[in-house]
Amino acid sequence: MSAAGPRPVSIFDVAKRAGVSHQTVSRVINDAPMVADATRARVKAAIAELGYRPNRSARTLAGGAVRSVTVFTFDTSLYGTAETLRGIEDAASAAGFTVLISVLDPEQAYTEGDILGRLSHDGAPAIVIAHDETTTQTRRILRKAQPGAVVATGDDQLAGEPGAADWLVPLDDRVVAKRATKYLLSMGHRTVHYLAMPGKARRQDGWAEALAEAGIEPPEVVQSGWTIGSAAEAASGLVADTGVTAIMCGNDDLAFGVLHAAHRAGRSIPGDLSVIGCDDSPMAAYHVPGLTTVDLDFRGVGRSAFELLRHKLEGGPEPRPSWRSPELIVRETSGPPHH
Amino acid sequence: MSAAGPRPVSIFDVAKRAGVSHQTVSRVINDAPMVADATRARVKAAIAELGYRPNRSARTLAGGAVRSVTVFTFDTSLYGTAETLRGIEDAASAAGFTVLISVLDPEQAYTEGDILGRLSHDGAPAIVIAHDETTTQTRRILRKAQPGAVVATGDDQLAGEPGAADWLVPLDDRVVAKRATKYLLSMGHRTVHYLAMPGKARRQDGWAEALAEAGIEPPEVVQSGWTIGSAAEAASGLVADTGVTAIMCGNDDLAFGVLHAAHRAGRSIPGDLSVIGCDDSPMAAYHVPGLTTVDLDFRGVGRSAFELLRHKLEGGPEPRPSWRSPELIVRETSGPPHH
DNA sequence: ACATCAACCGTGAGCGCTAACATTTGCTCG
DNA sequence: CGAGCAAATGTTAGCGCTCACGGTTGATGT
Repeated sequence: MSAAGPRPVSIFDVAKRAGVSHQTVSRVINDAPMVADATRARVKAAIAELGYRPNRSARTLAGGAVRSVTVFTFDTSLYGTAETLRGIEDAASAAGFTVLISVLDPEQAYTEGDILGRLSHDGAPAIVIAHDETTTQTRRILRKAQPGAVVATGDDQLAGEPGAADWLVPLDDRVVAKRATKYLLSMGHRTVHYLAMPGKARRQDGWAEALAEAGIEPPEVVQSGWTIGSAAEAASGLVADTGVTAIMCGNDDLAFGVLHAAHRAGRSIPGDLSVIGCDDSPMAAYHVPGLTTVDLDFRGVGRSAFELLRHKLEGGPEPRPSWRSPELIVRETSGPPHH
Repeated sequence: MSAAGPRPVSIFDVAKRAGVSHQTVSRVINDAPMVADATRARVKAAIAELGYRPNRSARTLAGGAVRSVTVFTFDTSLYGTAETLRGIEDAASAAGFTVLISVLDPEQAYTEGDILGRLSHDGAPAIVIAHDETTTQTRRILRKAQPGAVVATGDDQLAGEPGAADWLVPLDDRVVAKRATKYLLSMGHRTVHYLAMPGKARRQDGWAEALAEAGIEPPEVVQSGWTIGSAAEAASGLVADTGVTAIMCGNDDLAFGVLHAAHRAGRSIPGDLSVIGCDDSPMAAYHVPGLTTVDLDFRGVGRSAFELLRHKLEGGPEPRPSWRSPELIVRETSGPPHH
């Protein structure tokens, strides 16, 4: 149907060429023991001469070890998800795994069939990058259907999901946002406003918690879209209000939008207004003024997620967590309030 | 090996349940004709009751129509590639295709075997996002091995690659950079410096061409890495030199780095120095000052690449190109030179 | 009434590979 | 020197699906 040319070389062609059975070839390409060195060499030579490459579909169909991961995410171009994906890729390709991606639309409600149907086959290994409702729901569906072959990044926001340590690589958004908010409060701000990304996210909870612990009634949350532009627009009211002295944003992009709006409104940063982001995207350090934000090691999280998945699949030693913990990075968009 | 539980439901289970042969079920799930409406309904009911989902590996192995694309790219977190990937995804998932990604290391030289071995099977459809040497080489390998199942984005830089229209979705980096450089020249700059991304890219050629046509000897190109930070560092000499009045950058990120360096060096933008980027990434419009750049419709290119691939695979009407053409967007980082 | 022909549906084979088992070979040891 | 055993290799049966056929029906034409 697609490529022309003669039928591609199969395991049998190699076997004939090397004068062995196809099973011996199979053993060689799978690095199985019980093959004499001489035979192994002969088979490898035949493979090289013929340019043989195993067919992955046949392999998975025949029930061999699975060598692919499906990654579920909701937007590959956001900094956080892109970096996590990148971490997964790095680890996966080093381990000889293929990465498949399945992009979910955050606006849409998916049924169990929708999600499972995106897998290449029943029980296919998957990683869910979960930071919003759609992906969290996806994670729940997958874990229910095939608990042994799913891990996720995100935080443990759901009661009734026991033993999370076995399958979750946590990046606790709630704690991160809480810490950032507390920092702002410690600078002397009376309150901190919050610019939220779409969907009910955990960061918002952390912000609210920090205020609650300080005995402050949380001001109304301002909703933004995912883009810088939508943030600039959404924050136009906030920046016009001289009573507002500190804004915490769902992520760095939103913070850049706020900064832009503040600039247009003629407010000085951080004299009139402190702005704080989240993610420490590459731009944060090079923006003028430098954006105060929280460094999140998404790439490390992605890598760890893959390692954990592989551990569940193939056993072996328990991988220990290896991502940097979140760290508040104070730059130039935050400071004590003006008085 | 992975999921526990009973063996997943197969086409035979559905067949038995619906009281038909497995082949009839196959016809139904493939929307083939020659099935009575009543039968079709019965089969669909059985599918729903049993929660049957076809096994993709078995499908491709059995030689059915291929329903996946492998995307080759060299960095999923750069704006241009991320957006192109996004466009491919959008189109692919709308068409029921699975997207696989294969990330290439630009530092590494790949053999034919390396590249072909990343395909799920011989002749698997692929899209190459080619903007550097590694990916261009990958494109060449794939096109040679399986011309009927490969399309690429990038520009037609290689002589001896005939009939490019059949498989290339071009985004002519050379022309884009040339236009931007000419604009800078038209503002009165004596010359334009160039800050380059790693690898020999076409944008640099366009810049050189514009200067050549104006009879200007191109100044030495300054090399940068991919990150904003590396650009800031690489440009430190350039921004310190008051003789430099205009810098064209390989992409927006590099431009942000230059802007940062210029700010630190105390040069005013665009009074002392004009800076121009390329890509129109989301930040460009919201940076202060707004970055002059070229809008490139990567997402549209990705979408078109998929449509073209699908056309090659399944025939049907020739898809017509549907991406916006590049457009220079003048904002606040460019202007006439000071004197 | 009989051939004709569509429309519909079923049967068998095989895609390329691996798991499980069967078989052969080369040794060691009593 | 043959039992006994391990290492090395071969044989068989599928994985779940699609392709290429072959068969069965019922309506149609003459």
